[in-house]
This record gives sequence, C-alpha cells and structure tokens, in this order.
Amino acid sequence: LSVTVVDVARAAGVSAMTVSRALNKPDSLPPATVAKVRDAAASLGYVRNRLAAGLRSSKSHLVAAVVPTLAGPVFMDAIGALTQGLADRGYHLMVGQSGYSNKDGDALLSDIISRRPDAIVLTGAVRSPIGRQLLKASGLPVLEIWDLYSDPVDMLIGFSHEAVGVAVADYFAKDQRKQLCLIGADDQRSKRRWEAFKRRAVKLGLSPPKAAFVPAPAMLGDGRKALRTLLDENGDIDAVFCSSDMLANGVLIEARARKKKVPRDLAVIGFGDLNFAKDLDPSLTSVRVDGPRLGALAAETLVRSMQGETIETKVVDVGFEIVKRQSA
Amino acid sequence: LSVTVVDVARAAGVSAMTVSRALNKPDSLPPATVAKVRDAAASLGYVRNRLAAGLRSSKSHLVAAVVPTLAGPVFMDAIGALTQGLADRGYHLMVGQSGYSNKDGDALLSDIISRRPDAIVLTGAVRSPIGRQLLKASGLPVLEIWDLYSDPVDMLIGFSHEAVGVAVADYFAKDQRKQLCLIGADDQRSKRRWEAFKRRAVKLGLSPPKAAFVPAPAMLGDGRKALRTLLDENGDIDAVFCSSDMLANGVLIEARARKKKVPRDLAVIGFGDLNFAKDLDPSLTSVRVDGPRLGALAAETLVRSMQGETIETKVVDVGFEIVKRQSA
DNA sequence: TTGTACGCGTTATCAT
DNA sequence: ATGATAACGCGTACAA
Repeated sequence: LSVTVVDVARAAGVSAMTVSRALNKPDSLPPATVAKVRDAAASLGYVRNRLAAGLRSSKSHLVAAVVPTLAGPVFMDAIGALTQGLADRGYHLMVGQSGYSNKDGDALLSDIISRRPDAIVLTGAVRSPIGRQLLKASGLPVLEIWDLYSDPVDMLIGFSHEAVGVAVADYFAKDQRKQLCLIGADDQRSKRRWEAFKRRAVKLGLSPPKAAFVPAPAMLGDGRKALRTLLDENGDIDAVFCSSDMLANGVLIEARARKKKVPRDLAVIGFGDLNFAKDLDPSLTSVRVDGPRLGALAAETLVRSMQGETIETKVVDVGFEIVKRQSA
Repeated sequence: LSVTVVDVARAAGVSAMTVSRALNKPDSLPPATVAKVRDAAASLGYVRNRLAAGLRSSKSHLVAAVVPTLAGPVFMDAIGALTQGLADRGYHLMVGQSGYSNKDGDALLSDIISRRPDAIVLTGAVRSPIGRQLLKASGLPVLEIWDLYSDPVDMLIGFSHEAVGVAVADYFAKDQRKQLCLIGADDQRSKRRWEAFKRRAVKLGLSPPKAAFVPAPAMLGDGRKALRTLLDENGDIDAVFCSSDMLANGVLIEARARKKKVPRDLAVIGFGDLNFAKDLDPSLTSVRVDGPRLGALAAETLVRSMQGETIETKVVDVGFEIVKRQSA
C-alpha cells in the first residue's frame, strides 16, 4: 500500500497539506473541500501511515500494556475493557507478557518504549530499579493497574489485597467462625491477602489461621487436594478463603465428598467472582473486583493524561465487594 | 526521550551510520567500535525509535491481531502463545477487538493497516467484501486462525468444526446412545458444529438430535437451564454435546439434581477441555484443541512469511482430540 | 571499516 | 482557506 497524501492531493487537485487537514480536522475546512479530498482518498484506497504521522507529530496514538500473561482469566475483563475504551477514542493497544521472562522485564520495557507509545500500562509486574528508571526517563504517562501499591511510578488504579484479607477475616468472624484457613495460589497477590487475613484473624482473637499454597495457575483439582490436606491436619477448620473461584469450586466438591455441609460445617469464600460462581451448588460467596470498570476507568484516565490534562488524583482505589451467596 | 543516533554518535565519536550499524548488525563491525557505541548509548539512555526505523525500512516488526473479544477463555491460550512466539523473534503484537462492533469491522481493519504492521492475524471475524479488499490491497501476509474455512484470504491455521460435530456424533453412536442433543452458545462456531452433528446422527440412523441454544457468553447456569428444558421436552435424551465445558459443568450439576446418573443415563461431552474438566466429578470428557500449539505454530509461520519465505502449505489443520474421561 | 547524502510519509510552521 | 517548506529519526545506497 503505497498511496500517499501526495497522490490523494494530486487526485483531488489540492496540496498535500490540505489533504492532511481534511482528514484530521475536517472542521477547519469548507465542507466542499473536505468532500473532494475524501472522495479522492476513498477511490485511491488511501490509508494513512501512522508511523510517519507519529514520527512527525510525536503522537503515536499507541498505548502499551504489560501483563504477566494473557492466558488466565484474571485480568482479561480489565484488559478487554481497556482495549475497547482506548479503541473508542482512537488509540490502539500493544501487549507484552512479562510472565515468561525469557527476556527480562527491563528488556521488554525497552522494546516497548522503542515504539514510542503515548502511555504505558503496567499490571503489577515491573518493579526493578532499572525499569523504573527507564519509565521515568521516557517521560511517558505510566498507569499501574490492579494492585494498590504504596509507591506507584505515577498513576495507579487498583484495589488493596490487604483490605480484602481483612474484610474476609471480618466476615468470617462475624459469622462466628472459629478456625479460619486460606487456600491460595503461590503468587505475590495471594500472599499479600494471606498476610493481612492472618494478622486480622489473630487480632480478632481467633486461633492462627492455617494456609495451603498450590502452584499457579491454581486449578480445581488443587482446591480439592488442598482442602483434604488441611482437614487431615486439622479437622476443626470451619472457614476457607480461596484465592480463586476455581480453587473454591474444588473445595465445594471435596466438601461434598467428605459429607461436610457448606456452609453449616464449612464456610467458603472465593476470589474473582467468575461467571460460574453464582451457579454452583451451593452458590459461591466471592470477592468481586469490577474488572470492566477498572479497565474503562483506566482508558479514560489515560486518554485524559495523553491529551495533556493533569491528573489530580494519582491513585484510585476501585475497591471490591464480597458478594454474599450460599457458601458463606 | 529525545536521544537520537546523532547524539550517540557524537558521544561515541563516530558517525550516525556507525551507530545504526553497531546496534543492528554488530557482526559487521570491529568489536571495539561496537563496544564504544554501546557504552555511549547506554550512558545516554538511548532507545531506538521504531517509528522512524519502520518508516524508513518499511518493516515495523509489528503484527496486528483481531479477536472477537479478549475476555473469554476461548482464544486466550492461542493468543498468549502467539504473543510470546512473536516477542521471542523481535515482533510485537497489537490487538483489536471486533466483537464490540461500535466501529464496524472494516473501520477496525483500516485503523490497523494504518500502523503498517508486517502481518495481520484474524480470528474468524472479518469476512466482509470490503474487509477482504482492504486486506488484499494492503499486500500484507494474512493469517486466519482457529476456524477452518474453505476460502481463506491467505494462510489459515485451525481446525474443522464440522469434523468435531461428526466425531462427537460417531462417539455417541459407538457408545450405543440413541437420542442425542446439543447445548450450544448462540454463535457461528457452535452452529457449524451443530449442523454437522445433526446431519451425522441422522445419517447413522439415529433419531434427529435436539438442540438448545443459549446467549453467548455461555455460563454454567445456562447449561443447567438448557438441560432442564430439553429433558422436559424429551425425557429420552441420553447424550449431550455441549459447546463449552462451562455448559457441560452446568449439565453435570443439573443431572445430579435430577438423579440422572452420568454417564449411565446421560453421556456428556464438553468442548474446550478447560483446566477444570478433568477435576469435575464425574470427570468431563471434552473436545480438546491445542491452543498453545496453534499459537506457536502461527507465530512461526508468520515470522517465516514476514522474512520473505514462501509458505507452501497455506492451510494447516491442527485437528482436535476427544479426551475420554468419565462423563462419556 | 566508516561516512555522506537522501528519502521514507506525514504534519508543524509560516506565508499567502 | 490553502500552500510551500522543512523536519521528525532512521536506514538504504553508494562513496571514500
């Protein structure tokens, strides 16, 4: 495709500059001229070259996002909404995966910056000094999403894992549960919830919670096995907080196999409120984070930032909600 | 970030051209020069501008992918593997969602082409004449993935939904099942499986299968409801093919609630072989498509194509597998 | 082995 | 309201 503005200009009988204006700010020209140019462009099959446009204007209209992995349901809602929110406003999203660290995270960042995106979105991954330095030096708006940290690079939209841990412990305590436990994936986020959960339980005067961790990605079968292990070690357990609904589903199945009634004998709370949670039997109480809202908010914030607005609130806590159902 | 090759050249005491060479083809220069340039680049924090590089060389090292939606587990494995396979070879992936058709698909394609990607990956979405024309005119390698079609734009890697429908019908027939049915999401792919499934069953001398369709995205609860409806209409049903494991999970739950033994009274086969399938009780027989392999193969094929190789086999059928477990 | 000149396609700027 | 000119940063082509 090598039709350029010059070709269109010739066909429309105007200058290249007029073509550019007609296509980008049609309001600043007489409608007749705009129409002429549009017709010429259409009939030639002109598609503008954003590499050139970006080079000249220093605006690529491209946003880069780094996620640990695209597989896995966790961030998908948020990333999907982000992609859409950006697309609606004329921006495209480029994705990089930090999880498979063949290349280390800093090399990935450098690769990304080489595209001259107008902004960068990070999903709780790049924390290295070099990475932070790269980001700072790039001068780009940086938005971290998902996890609330105390020291964001720049902007941050997320929720607090610690607050989740505390809230679930409180929820169990209010329900008169005595021996709490947690089944989690072996990752940072889960660990942060665990620490807060444990501390809170002890503070509330409950006996110290037990924990079982399984390798990520956490699967249903892991939940079954983990509950088995926990019950074998300590039959008194009467409340389980699972770090994903998948694990919780496994716990429900294992509980049934053991003739443990949920929620009478065992209260179960999941995390993620995946779409099947409400349809399980018993239906699953779960911690819900509004991914689509988070993604949409991220898109809006980014666009405002890229358009030069100063973002006053650098950190937004989108919170979470414990969706009460039958299991707890 | 406005450090350019010229700045690096000055710092290293060489010309801009030497910098470019040192960074891109270090083998063609004396190691000493390369080192000098690298040091200078590093200390200045130079990151090359791929917009400029792409403009000049007509190689953006960018691949664009169109998926119906990023949310939803279906393509994620494949897209994740594709992203990684490309990243490992120095290419980045840009994603667009065709599902939310605020913009129509053709506008999305045009937006994508404006980035001058080196190739385009489509996930069974853009079939409009204008879209095909745009793709043809762009002269870019086009790879369609996931669904096997008879008239690919160019290259195609996928599997045949029709073959799946036939295979599952055969499977049920061999198991002496008499009254088959299908519970599917209301989408094209599911419909294609249904048509083949139905035709095959009739051809095998079975009574015509029943079907129930639920709105996408198909959820567990939909499976429960659909089975209820089907059983109420026709109690003889003894085999269900579900167009997702989520629906199948719902079917298993509903079957248990109705005291229907699986697989004795009812054989159940899912689709997708999601990670929980093997851990359900009874474990779920499911149709498995190797997403990671598909994605990796797509990446490899694309890179070869972008490097100018002629791809001999335009169409690759990656097939599928019925993973036999307890439910059927 | 290294450097010079130019062009990729677009838009900012200034001029008319 | 429109046009002429130059420049964005890099790599190709050729020269030294």
